[in-house]
Formats: sequence, C-alpha cells, structure tokens
Amino acid sequence: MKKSTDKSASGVKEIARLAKVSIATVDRVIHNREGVSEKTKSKIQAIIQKLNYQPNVLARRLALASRGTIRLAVLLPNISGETEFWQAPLDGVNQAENEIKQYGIEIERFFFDQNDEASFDKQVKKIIRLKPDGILFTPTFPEESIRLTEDCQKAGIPYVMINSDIPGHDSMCYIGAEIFRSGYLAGQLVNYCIEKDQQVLVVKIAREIDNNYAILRKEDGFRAYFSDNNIQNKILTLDSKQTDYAAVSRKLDQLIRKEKAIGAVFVTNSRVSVVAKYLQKAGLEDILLLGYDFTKDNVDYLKAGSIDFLICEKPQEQGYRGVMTLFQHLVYSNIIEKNYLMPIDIITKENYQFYRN
Amino acid sequence: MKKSTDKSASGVKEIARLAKVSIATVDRVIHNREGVSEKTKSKIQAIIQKLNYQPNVLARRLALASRGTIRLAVLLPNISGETEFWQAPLDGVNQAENEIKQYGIEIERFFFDQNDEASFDKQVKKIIRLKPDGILFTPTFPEESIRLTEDCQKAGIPYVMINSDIPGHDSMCYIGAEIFRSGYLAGQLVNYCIEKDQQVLVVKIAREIDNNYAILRKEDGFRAYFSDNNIQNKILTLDSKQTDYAAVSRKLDQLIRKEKAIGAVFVTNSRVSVVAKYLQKAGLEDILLLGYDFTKDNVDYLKAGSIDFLICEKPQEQGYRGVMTLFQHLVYSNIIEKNYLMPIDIITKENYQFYRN
DNA sequence: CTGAAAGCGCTTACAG
DNA sequence: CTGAAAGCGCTTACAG
Repeated sequence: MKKSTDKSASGVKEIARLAKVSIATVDRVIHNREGVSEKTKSKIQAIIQKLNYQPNVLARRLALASRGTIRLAVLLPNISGETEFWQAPLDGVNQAENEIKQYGIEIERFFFDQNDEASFDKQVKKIIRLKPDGILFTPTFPEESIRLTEDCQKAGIPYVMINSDIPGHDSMCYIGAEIFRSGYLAGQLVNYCIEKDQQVLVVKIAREIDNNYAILRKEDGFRAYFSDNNIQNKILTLDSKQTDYAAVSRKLDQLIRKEKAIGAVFVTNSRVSVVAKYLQKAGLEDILLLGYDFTKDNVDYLKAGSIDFLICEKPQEQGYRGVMTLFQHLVYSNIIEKNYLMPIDIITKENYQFYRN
Repeated sequence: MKKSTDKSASGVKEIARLAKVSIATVDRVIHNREGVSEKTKSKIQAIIQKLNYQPNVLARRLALASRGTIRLAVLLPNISGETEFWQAPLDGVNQAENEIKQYGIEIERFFFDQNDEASFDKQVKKIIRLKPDGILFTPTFPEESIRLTEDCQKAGIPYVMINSDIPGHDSMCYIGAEIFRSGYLAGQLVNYCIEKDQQVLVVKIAREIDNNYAILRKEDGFRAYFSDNNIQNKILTLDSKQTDYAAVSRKLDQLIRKEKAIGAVFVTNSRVSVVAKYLQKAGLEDILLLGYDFTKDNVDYLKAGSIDFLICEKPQEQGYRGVMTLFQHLVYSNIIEKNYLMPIDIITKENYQFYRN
C-alpha cells in the first residue's frame, strides 16, 4: 500500500489554517451555527468551496457516538403461524440494528395483534409515552395510524411507514411497493398464462377484508389490468373471513364445483398456501395459482408446483431500509425521501433459490 | 436523546484497566501480535471474553485511514453502443468508490474490447505491473483470465470476478448469477406462454458465439428445462455473428418465412432489442419475445410491448458488491465468500418502473 | 516483553 | 464573536 501524500490538503484543520481562524469556528460554519461574523463566515465558506471539502463521516460519527443514545421505536404485527410474513421486516430491523448499534442507536420493538385494533392503539400509546427519537411502523389500522402521525408531527418525531401506506394521507415517508401496481402485474401474468375462454378467480382471505386497504387495492389493480387491456375473461370473487384451511377449502370446493373452466386463481395476500393445499388435494394443479410473499409455506408449494408465481416486495429490505432512513436522518440530518418504492419481484419455482428478501 | 451511562464499560481502555496493563498490550493481544507473555495474554483474553468486547469499527478505521492508500484495479469491457450493458457494473463500482474513498481506497479502471482478445491481455499486463491490492474483473476470455488468477494467487492479491465465472476453474470469488439457471428460468416462462403446437426459436447474436461460455450455457439451461419436463415443442436455433440490425433482420426474415408457428423467441443476451425491432417492423408482435438485461433499448421495447420478459441479474449491484467485498477483505480481513449468487429477476412491462439494477 | 504518547478528523463544553 | 483544549476508541512508532 502506498503512503498517501496529501494529508494536509483537507480537513477542518487545513481550512482553519487557510482562514486563519480556529477549527471551532470552521465547525460553526460547517454546521450553520449562530455566532460567526458574516465576514469570517463567507471567507470560510469560500475556502470550503475551493477545497471541495467533504467532512469525514467516520470522525464525525466517532466524535458523536458516545454523547447520547438515539432511541427508535418499531411497531409491527406480532409473528404467529398465520403472520409469519412479518418475520422478514423484523429481520431487516435486526440487521440494521447490528450495523448501527455501535453508533449509539437503541431500538425498542412493539408488537400488536393484526386482528385487534385495540392492541395497536395500546402500543401506540406506549410509544408516545416513551418519546423515541424516531418511529418505524406499518399502518394496519388507518385511523390510529393517522393519529400517530399527527402526534409525531407535533412532537417533531420523524417516522417511516413500511409495507403499505395510508390511503389519501400525506405522510412523511413510505417504504414499500405500489400495491395497486403489484395487482396489475398479477393481472399481466395471469393473462399470459390462461386461455380466452377460461375464468379467473380472485380469492381474498382475511379476518377484516373490508378494512384491509392493501387487499382491496391489489384486487383493483388486478381488475384494472383486464379492463385497461380489454381482456374479456370473466373474473369471479371468493371472500373468506375465516382464515383456516377447513373454512377456506369448503368455500373453494363449493365454488369450483359450480363454476367450470377456472384457469387461474389470484390470492391477494400471503394466504395463498392455503389455496395451494386445497388445489393440491383436489388434484387441480393445472389451475394457475399466484399470490404474495416469500414465506416458508408458500415456497414449499412453489417448489411442489402448486403455486406458479409469488409476488414479493422485499419485506426484509423494507425493515432494514426503514431503520437506516431514520438513522441517517437523525445522525447526518439526511433528508427523508417521501416515497421509496420497492421493486415488485416475480418468484417462480426456477428462481426462488436465488431470491433475497 | 438520553445520555449513555456505560461509557467505561467497554473498549481497550477498560480492558487495560482491568488487566492492569497498557492499552498497547491489549492491542497486541487483540491483533494476535508477537511479544506478549503467555500470562498477560491469557489474562487479557479472559477479560475480552468476559466483556464480550467488540472493537469499534469506526475508531479502527479512523486510526488506520490516513496511514496508506489501498489501490484496487477494475477490468471491464469498454462501453459502446452495443455494450451499453457494461455501464451498469461500472456504475456500481463508482457507487462503491464514493462510499469508501474516505477510507483511503483508490480505484483504477481498465477497459478492453470484447471482440479483441489481445486488448484484454494487454490490460491484464498493465494491471500486473501496477501491483494493486485487489482486482475486480470479468473473465470474458477464459485462458487469459486463468493466467490472471494464477498471477494473483502467486502475488497474494485477492480478486473477484463478476457477471460470469470461468467454467471448470476453481476461483477465489464469483459474484453473479448461475447462468445455466437463468436459461432454465427462460424455459419455464416460455412454457407458460406458448401453445403445445408452437415452435420456439433460440437466437444467439455475438461476434464470438463459440467462445462465449455464457451464451452457450444459457441455451443449455433453456433446453434442459424442456427436456427435464418432457415438453415437446420443437426448438429451432438461429446464430448470427454479425450483430447489426441489417444482418440479423435478414436472417430472421428468412427463417420466419420458412418456419410456421413460431410462438416464442429467446435471445441469449442483451441483443434482444435487435430482434424486437424486427418483430415490431414485421408486425409479428404476437410472438413472445424474451432476452436479457435492463438496457435502455430493451426497456423501450418492453414498454412498447414487443419484448415480453427481460431477465436481469443486477449488474450494478455486482460491480458494487465486488468492490465492497475486496474493501472489506483488505480493511477488516473479512473472509471472501467463494460464490455470491445474484437473484435472477424477471422484468415485464408492468414492473420495470420499480426495478433497481 | 511493556508502556507513554501522539495521532486519525471531528465535536463540544468552557472560557474569554 | 472566537479559540484552546479535551475527548471519541483505536493504532502505531518509539523508548525502555
């Protein structure tokens, strides 16, 4: 390794030397702090310009690291069998924490029950009381979520939402996919794979379908693809507020006996494995099946061939990126991008092995 | 922000205090350096264990930063109209450089002509003479590449290969896709979209087809999908060593007049836009067309609907990750993973807007 | 075999 | 409005 030669040619020290001031004054100018005469200020600024000075991030962090701790709050659904999906964003949060905990960041995690609005509310209250320096959450319940964002605004606490945003609400930052478009993409895939005379079935499985914005938007997108492109296949719907296999399979069985020529089934969330199980048992694996998320169950059925396509929006990266966004905003005053739209990935039996969530 | 309370509870200073030695001695033990008595050594090690000491990466880098410069060499094809693809890995290299140049990393770039083995050789010689601390390259010409890796091995210079690896050669590190599998995936997509009685056409466009391992492997993978799954569609081949539109379109026109019922065309590299142009002009857009890489031309035809699927392996990330791998190895002695297999992404008209290379 | 000291580039509390 | 000094946690050249 060659020795570097231009040691003196940069840094606050050099700027101070050239401006004939102390480094403290240079620091004041760099950070736009009060109490520097216009004259010295502009002299220093000129030198900074000329040297194209870039602060050494390392040194800055090191100097700040031990001053105080930045505390972030993370609010996500708890992870049970049915909501294994949420493990991925949490993994992303953990990964980010590992990378930045050296810099004095502490993350406190809060969990709520997706089927229980009150539990969300309760956790929100806890977080407000904690007064964290930043908040990462997913707005499963819009009303409470809006209230939370308003509280944040008032208290000047930055927040980031992941996985879905709040419809019609102007939020500070959303990291996730454009869910309407992901439904639209599903429409395209189905259209590639079915015959003109076949029917298409949209299945929605969730305790609270009507309040679940994401599920509804995906169906909208899906249907929009068909109408925008003048595709004539008939689209049927099946809703199930019971999410267990017994209930879902009963309903599916009824419908499929009645309707002939169903060419494709689109499940609007990660419950697609339940439908896969049914189709497999019923020997209906010719039917094209697609749905959401890279969960273990889903991938198993993908491997087995019952699921054809999984649409996936990098949930782990969402969690990771959400924490990092807050971190960089709080530590380096980086501006928070309003929307960071994740790619909408298509996973099949032949590329799942290489997928990174 | 709350003040951290356990300032003294970690760090070399604390270890030194507990062991009743100086921090220099602690440092010696941490880095396994000579010249510490067994007794002090084990005492210090015990304390490190007990405290679960993790060195502060920031401070370490800062202390080392200005000592010396690490020089990396990057060898990639030059970027012309036909090889616009290579802009992406280069962008990744630039991005990485921006992130780490603060830490005293210098990157020197070398370019060769993909159609000229001698130019590759010449640049390799230049690099060897330079004696860099690490090398990133793509092994377009296997023989010269093997020689390069052997030179590196002898000189103890770590290297990383991106985009494709050297067939049958045990290399230090490959960052890229498993190209056989990407051809296999193309086979799956085609099979979803064509009818039983249609034919499939594989098009290979490159100056040096027979020496181009990647192109051949993709076709192998594609054909393997059909034979593994007992799919009977006939597969035709069209090779063109002339890569310009006039030549390719002439050949395509001849073949397509002769053969009926071609349902899909698979182009084994980024030249798919040339085929798209022909199909568009000939009014043959019903034919399913798929190929490789997220280049401007390709995306334009994807938007227009002439290309149906693009397979893409994050070339920018390959360049980025390649540099970062060398950096982390050289600075933190991180072990280099032998293979980092990139995801194989499927891009369509409906998700390209969100894709990140 | 061991330690005291200077330095990496920045930030901040304090003094004036 | 400005500066001298101490400190972040680590590394290294030097002295003993």
